[in-house]
Amino acid sequence: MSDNRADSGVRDRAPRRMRTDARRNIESLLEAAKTVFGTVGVDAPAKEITDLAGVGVGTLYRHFPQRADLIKAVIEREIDACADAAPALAATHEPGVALAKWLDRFTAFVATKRGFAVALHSGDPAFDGLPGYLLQKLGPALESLLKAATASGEVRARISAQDLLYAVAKLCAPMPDEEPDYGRRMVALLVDGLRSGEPPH
Amino acid sequence: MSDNRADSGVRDRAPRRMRTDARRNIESLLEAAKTVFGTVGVDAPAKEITDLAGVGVGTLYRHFPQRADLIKAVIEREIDACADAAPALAATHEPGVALAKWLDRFTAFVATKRGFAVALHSGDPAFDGLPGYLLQKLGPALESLLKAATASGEVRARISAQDLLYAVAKLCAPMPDEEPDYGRRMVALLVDGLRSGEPPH
DNA sequence: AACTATACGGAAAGGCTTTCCGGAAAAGCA
DNA sequence: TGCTTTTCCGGAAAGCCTTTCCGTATAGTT
Repeated sequence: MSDNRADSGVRDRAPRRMRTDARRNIESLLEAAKTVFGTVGVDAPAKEITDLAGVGVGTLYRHFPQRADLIKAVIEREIDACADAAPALAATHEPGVALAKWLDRFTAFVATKRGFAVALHSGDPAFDGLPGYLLQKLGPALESLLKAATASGEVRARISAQDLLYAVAKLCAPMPDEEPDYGRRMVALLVDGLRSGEPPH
Repeated sequence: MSDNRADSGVRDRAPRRMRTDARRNIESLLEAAKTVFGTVGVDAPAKEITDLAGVGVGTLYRHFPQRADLIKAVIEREIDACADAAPALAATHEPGVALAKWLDRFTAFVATKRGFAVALHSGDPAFDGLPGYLLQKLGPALESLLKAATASGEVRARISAQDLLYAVAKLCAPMPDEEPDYGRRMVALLVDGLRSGEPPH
């Protein structure tokens, strides 16, 4: 049996509450890492991040024992943000539009965050749980959008949420020297295929 | 023995031929690197490779000044092998079968060689030329197979060789924790779309 | 065989991640 | 509050890898 509580956090249950400065430092580190990864790249030296966060290296490595743990945490956080966007969109747009907008948001995430593609393909076991996490968080989000759009007749689902998620994630992973719109174009092809109407035969 | 130096009117950039031991060592290094990358991964220490090749580190770095250069060379070599497979297949199979078999070969290459995906997404400028190389080498190969299959009426092209190449390369890039056949399945979907007429069975 | 340009090997340099530990600060307790 | 305990911090140092350097060895030439 497993409790159905979201186990997103790594350190939820502790005999004593985490010290506030520790939590604050973790926050600073995640924020700094997100910034540095975005500007310099995921291969940026750790010192760059600790300097920006205003902490020592020791602090970083206490909370994220391996470099990969930091990267993973940053990515998971972005995945969470992506998931959180779904209900908001569903509440403010027609189902079909909400679906399209959310896929756009997801596409932007994958295309922009090169670190995501790097982590996914690095082969480092530390990242093994990432696809699962993505599926677990984003699968239901997409599923509900897809369901709503299907119910309203705007879309006919021909692909599972999981397959769609993976396919988009892969197609949008940035490649050097490719026209900037390639990923978007491919995804558009995929999404067009979902539109109700005649299948492409 | 003929002295083929000093061609009149043409400036020869290579004043002397490369020493045979040098060429032999380069060969050993490429072979060893291919093996080690395949077993340990592309992040394997250089020493592992030089030991297997039976040379010193200095030798490696003379021929491949940066680690990335070695990786690039190994990948280019595999791309070449893939390109070379096309004429052989075309000569021994029906056009449609040849196309399918070659795509299978290409899929295997992308799916098996994790180093390829890593390099492609690393963001290291050293790999910027790789997609171009792939296109240049494999584009014509696929193009001719596609053309032959189209001419024989077995396939109706709906996608350019370039787009197909990239799409397959991306879809097949291995992801952790995904069913081993995911990439193949996605590609099959794509290829079925190319078949003229009704879907099989 | 002698000579010279090339290439070799491995030690050392340089950089980045990760470990370690003495000191500082927060939380718990009277 | 003042004191004790526990947790956390910072940066120096260790460890591992890539990359450089240079004296030595050798293929190719005459």
